[in-house]
Amino acid sequence: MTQKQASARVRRSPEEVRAAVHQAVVDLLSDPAGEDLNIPAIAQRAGVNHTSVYRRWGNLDALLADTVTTRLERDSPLNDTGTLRGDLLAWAEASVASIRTSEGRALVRAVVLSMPNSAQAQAERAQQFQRRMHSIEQIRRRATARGENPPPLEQILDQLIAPFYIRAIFGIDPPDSGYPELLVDRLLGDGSAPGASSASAAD
Amino acid sequence: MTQKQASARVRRSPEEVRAAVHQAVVDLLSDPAGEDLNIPAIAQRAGVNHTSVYRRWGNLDALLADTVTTRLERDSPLNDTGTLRGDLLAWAEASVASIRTSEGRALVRAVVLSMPNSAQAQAERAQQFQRRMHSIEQIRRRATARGENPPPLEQILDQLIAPFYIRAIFGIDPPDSGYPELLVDRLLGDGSAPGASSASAAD
DNA sequence: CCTCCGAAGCAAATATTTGTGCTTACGATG
DNA sequence: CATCGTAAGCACAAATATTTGCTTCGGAGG
Repeated sequence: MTQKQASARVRRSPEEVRAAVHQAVVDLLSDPAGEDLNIPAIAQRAGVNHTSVYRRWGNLDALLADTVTTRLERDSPLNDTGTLRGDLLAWAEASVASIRTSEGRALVRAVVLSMPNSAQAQAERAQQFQRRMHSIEQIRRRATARGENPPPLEQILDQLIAPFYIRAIFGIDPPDSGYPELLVDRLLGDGSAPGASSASAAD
Repeated sequence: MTQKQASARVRRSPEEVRAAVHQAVVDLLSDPAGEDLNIPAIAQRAGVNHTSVYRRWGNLDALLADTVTTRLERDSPLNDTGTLRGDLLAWAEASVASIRTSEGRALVRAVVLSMPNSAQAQAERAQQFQRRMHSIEQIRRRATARGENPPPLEQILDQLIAPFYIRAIFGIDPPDSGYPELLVDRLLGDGSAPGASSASAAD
């Protein structure tokens, strides 16, 4: 005994490794200790050999992007509430709840951190960002199908998504109560949407 | 000769070094090539020995924070236009113009990148962020002194600053024309401020 | 049950980043 | 004009991150 303990080397399946590494990324990002994020640290926390991480993802940006994509897809359940306001409210409430957790904020931070500087990649990222907002677009589409007149995507970006992101990034807590309603209210009551009653659709 | 060429070693003054390093940070951040930002690269680009950078700033976060603070202070001229709307519009126009340049976007990115993950530092950063918004607070104060009723800071954050930041971060270009007016219009016309005529102050 | 392929683990080499001791230039002060 | 403190530059050392060659496990297909 004491010689090799070959049995101690437990090898995990690719899926397990992937999940463990993703979790380690989120853990480290949301760790209050605030060490800087790098591949050896991630691998160690995941209990995975660092070479496995290098070989699979290549660099930190790719790993972050993969983590973010996977998690966000996993955590975006689309409820159809029957009205535009209800859908937006559900979205806003889920988002606000998310950024109240350190893990949720970490994910948003990871989105930003994984964005490279290059002009070309920046353009690609802008597209990816739009793609990531497909839940919002679906809400708009459903509303249009119902005869409602949803605000344009850019307005939703400015009035609903932007406040959510900036608070996540800078760690500014949203107001305690009524914040989702406030944002949705502003969005619908102000500009191009006939907020009050949903019936006055154009024909 | 040919032995040492001691004369080739030009030493620059601390001020020059500081400026050169700051410029190198911004250059690298906005470089379309998109290499990753680190101290050796910055030092090389600035034509400065990397030890000078390590000794003066210690780490990348501190350097980024210093660069951002210096540049933002340098580039925030406060015009007093005489009205709340005018002041906000001037601020928004300057900001939008800024994020149309790659250097301006780089600065915003640097703000985010220099933010450490730790919970404690996160709280500090939130404060620093507020401090950095003192130009907005001054605008509010002047408006109050005039008898105008400016929106609360949080609302300005959500409706004016957040859209500006998110577009800078994700590289989403603002609409070609009228964007500053649009944002200010929404901000003043909608919520707690009696937008149309400035006279109906509470007493 | 055997063989083969893909991926994880290990160890060691390489590259890169970070830190240190010392020297030297510049400017301030007397 | 001499001297003294500060900060930049250089060379080298230490720490850390990245890459590579090889071995070994586990599952898929025969």
